[in-house]
Amino acid sequence: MEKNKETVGECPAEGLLKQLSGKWKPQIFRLALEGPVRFNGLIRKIEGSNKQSIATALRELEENGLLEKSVIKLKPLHIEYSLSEKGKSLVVVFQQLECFA
Amino acid sequence: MEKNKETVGECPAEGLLKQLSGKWKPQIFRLALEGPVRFNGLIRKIEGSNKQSIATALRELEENGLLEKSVIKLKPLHIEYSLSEKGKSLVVVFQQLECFA
DNA sequence: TTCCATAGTCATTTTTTTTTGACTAATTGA
DNA sequence: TCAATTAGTCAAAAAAAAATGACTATGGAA
Repeated sequence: MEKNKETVGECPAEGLLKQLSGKWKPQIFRLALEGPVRFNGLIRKIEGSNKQSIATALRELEENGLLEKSVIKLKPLHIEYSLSEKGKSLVVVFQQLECFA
Repeated sequence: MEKNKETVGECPAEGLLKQLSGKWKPQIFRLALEGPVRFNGLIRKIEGSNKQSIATALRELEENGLLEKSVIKLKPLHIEYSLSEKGKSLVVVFQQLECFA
């Protein structure tokens, strides 16, 4: 009789889980649910955080298409990160995660 | 005018995200959805994995109450890890994660 | 013009996570 | 009895993630 040598391929949830995991990403994502977020604002709001980590998290969230970066050319001239369409579609999932926590 | 010095407390989703993150946990959890899993079986099925990592992941999943460990005292005498009630309640969340992936 | 805020980068260090390899110990099958 | 399977542990090494401190560069406000 043949041995069953099946190995498991990918786990679809894994990628998404990875995109939201890391020490600061969940908090950043959650703040982004309430509206556009900014670099220095995040550093102030998220206690214990630091520039480098927030910068890395923002870059990765943007690379993964969860956040969109935009330069606001008005008044005080700054940069905003807001939920992309993909990001918005994750809101329900994120809220469910909160419910079951 | 007072400065707004609010910092953000906890993110409820964060803990749950942490419980499911790590290199091997999503795959283990996914296999556990299909039925009880076993230590050596996981090592065989999950390519690239190793004893220590699987042992650690199983221990943490158990500590977090997602899996339940039980000694099966029959036939070949072995240990099984199966979804706990908490684990089962997460199935919907996990499936949603897969849908949006 | 000087100072503060914004939004970062870069190199290095520290901490955490993951991997490797050696070892244990009971059970089971031939 | 010998060998394989099951289910791990332990210490150490390697790799990845996160933190620190110095630095850059622009825009406003006083």
